[in-house]
Amino acid sequence: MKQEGTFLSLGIKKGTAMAEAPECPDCQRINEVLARVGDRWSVLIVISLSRYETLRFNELKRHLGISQRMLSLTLKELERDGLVSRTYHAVIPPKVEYSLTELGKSFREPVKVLGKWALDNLAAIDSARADYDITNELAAKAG
Amino acid sequence: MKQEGTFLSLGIKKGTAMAEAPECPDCQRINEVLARVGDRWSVLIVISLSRYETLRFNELKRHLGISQRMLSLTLKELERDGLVSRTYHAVIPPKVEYSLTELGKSFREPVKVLGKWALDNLAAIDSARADYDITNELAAKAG
DNA sequence: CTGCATCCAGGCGGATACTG
DNA sequence: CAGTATCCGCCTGGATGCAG
Repeated sequence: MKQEGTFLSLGIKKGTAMAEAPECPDCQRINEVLARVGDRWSVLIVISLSRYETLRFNELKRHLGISQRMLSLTLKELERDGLVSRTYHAVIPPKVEYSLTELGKSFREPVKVLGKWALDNLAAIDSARADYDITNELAAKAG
Repeated sequence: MKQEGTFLSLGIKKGTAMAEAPECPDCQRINEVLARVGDRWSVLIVISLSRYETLRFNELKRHLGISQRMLSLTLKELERDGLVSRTYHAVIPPKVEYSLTELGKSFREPVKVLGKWALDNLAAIDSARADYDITNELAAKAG
């Protein structure tokens, strides 16, 4: 895989708000912030657009393996949030192009950092999981 | 709010796998990777532990406003993934302490970068939303 | 081609009650 | 205190059908 385009996929549940008054006000802020651009498909779309500059609806769809429904919903959200710009060409058949705004482009950097960590540490996590699972299975048998 | 402790909250849906063969193999990787440590509560817990070093079960619970259920589930996952270490003290009443492993600590940096972006651009996103919504409402009235 | 509307399964996540 | 188990609502997200 290419390392130039490193990325990640976050994804906050937009529907679930935090409890009203946790002792960690910062955490509320964090949730609020990333509820905007932190869902699964948003990040993937930004990634794709950052690599291809401009993509049409079905190009994105094929590229990501996303359903029309989620693509449509997510693109609308991204456009609303000012990360993606939508250009409609009144031709037949219709042609709509999506690309990143400046705000959207600025999002690539943090995404890359987090993606790099994720990729770098995937093996460690897998290893830790394997150990944990083995220990657990043994404990289950012994118990 | 404090800017020293900047953070974020990602959150991948663990249950939903991507389509089998999208044209973007990287994206599959990304999903796989962050499905491990990218969910909503995991990040919040890592953030809390990074600031307090060690926290007990109910301390985390109060701090984050998280339910016992999700805290229990998420901590177990984080321990399994090697990000969090659990120390059980056989006293009465029971006492369990959670803290970050080295792997967990390494996760703080990317989290901080993404959190910083989120905080820096929250205003811009809000602004874009407001514009979008106003335009939409006007269009609806005009339509 | 580019969507929107609907239906439906599955998972997230809170509330509650109960155990050690 | 530190969990586990159960119930249940809500949202995500795919599949399908239809419209412009």
